[in-house]
Amino acid sequence: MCAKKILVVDDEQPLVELLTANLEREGYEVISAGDGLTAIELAEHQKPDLILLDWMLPKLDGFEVCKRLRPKTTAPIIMVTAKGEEIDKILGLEIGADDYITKPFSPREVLARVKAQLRRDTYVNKETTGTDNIIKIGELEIDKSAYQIRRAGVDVALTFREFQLVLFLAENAGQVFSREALLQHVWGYEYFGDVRTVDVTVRRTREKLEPDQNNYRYILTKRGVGYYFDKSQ
Amino acid sequence: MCAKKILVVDDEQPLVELLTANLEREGYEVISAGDGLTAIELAEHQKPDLILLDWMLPKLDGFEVCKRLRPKTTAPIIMVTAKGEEIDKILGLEIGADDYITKPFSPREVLARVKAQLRRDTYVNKETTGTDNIIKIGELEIDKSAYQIRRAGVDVALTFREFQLVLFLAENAGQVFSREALLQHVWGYEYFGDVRTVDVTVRRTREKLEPDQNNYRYILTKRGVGYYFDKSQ
DNA sequence: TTTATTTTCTCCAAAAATGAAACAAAATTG
DNA sequence: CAATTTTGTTTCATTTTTGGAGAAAATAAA
Repeated sequence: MCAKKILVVDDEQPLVELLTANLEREGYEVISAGDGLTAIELAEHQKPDLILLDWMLPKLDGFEVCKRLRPKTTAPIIMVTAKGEEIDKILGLEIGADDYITKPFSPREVLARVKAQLRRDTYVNKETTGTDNIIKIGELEIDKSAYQIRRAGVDVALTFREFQLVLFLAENAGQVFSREALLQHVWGYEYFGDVRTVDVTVRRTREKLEPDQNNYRYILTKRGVGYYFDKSQ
Repeated sequence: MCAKKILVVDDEQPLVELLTANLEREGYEVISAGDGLTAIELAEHQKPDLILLDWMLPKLDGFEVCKRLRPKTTAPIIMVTAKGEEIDKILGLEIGADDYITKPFSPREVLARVKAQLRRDTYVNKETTGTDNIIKIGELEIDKSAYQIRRAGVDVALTFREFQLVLFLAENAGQVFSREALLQHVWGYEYFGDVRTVDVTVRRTREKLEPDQNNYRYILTKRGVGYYFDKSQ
């Protein structure tokens, strides 16, 4: 899993520190800005996954910052406000914040809301499986919504990573991928590991997937390059 | 479950965009119209599952659009109005809108109401069809109107959440859902809590529902992904 | 055939996911 | 408003998966 980056915008230094400490303790990467202009700049260049934005800011207030940010980023914005401020406006259409928290707040509450917003973000990706949920290649069926592969109608028990590997290769059948490329696509962009990991996962997958261990049909090796899924299957 | 289609009718382009973005982020399919006539046309041909309709519109105002739409579609209509407009008329018989939202509103609020209406929609449909109120899967009977589950004819005493969980999974049997997705669908849009809550509820449900605690039949785990209802039941 | 390179295999340790249980908070009911 | 039930959180234990290192095997080249 990758560390989500959170931009904290507030002019009160102690508050920023408190939030930073709490967020970092939960494994988030935190960047911060003390005023609106810096916030916009940071948001553009650092591309945070979520923005915690104070309402009262020097130079450019939260309202303005939010309005300018909205067209530039899809990251959820949580406004931090004092009680009594016009909450309906904050969440209103003009601004487009995703949520708000009123001061004083507990760190736990902030964390809960941050988590919930980030969750919502990832949620869509996992489920928009759409119509075409089963890929068929020869006698292989890859069911994307059941995370299940069948060969000749029989379930093949793969782990999550193994499944992802087969899915990726099968969706790009015929194309050879280097180990580095597979690490990128199957493991994720910020994965720093040994390329040998790919070999091991390929072997384990073959063990479960291939009917004939001496004559592989699905995941083939392109010596000196990498692996690919046999298109003719 | 296919993506619900929502028709957004408003003449302010930025507003439409904001709503579209938010709705799509929740997995809905969005179509839009900028005036009343287009709205009616779209509603007829695209058959949306829900209509978000602004009060002030060029060519044909929301009042008229709603009145003409009502006989043609059973989709819930949510009126978008400025504060101070005659709300009782909007919901009244003459127009027949199902709900209303006053400007300015938060995206969250809109999503909440959309969701609520769609939920009621499916509920009403399932009820008016009468017969189909009991889902049978193997020796399991899920009685949606009695909020009651029977296994082999014997009542299983589940709490509301547990019931909702089983119902949702059973209605989408075979499809694996991440904990995040389950929080969204079973707990609701504004739930701020830990994903592990799902684990605990699953465990409690299994305790009551499953006949064999060492060999689950209904709610199964897909390691690394989430939970699903066994299709073969 | 021999050598060098690449791939595969095996084992072990680390990390992650899940399950279970205990506890706390919140909601419901009488 | 007190008691009960439901729901959510946290912690700990267990299981499963994953990653890494090096030996063995296979392949290509000399």
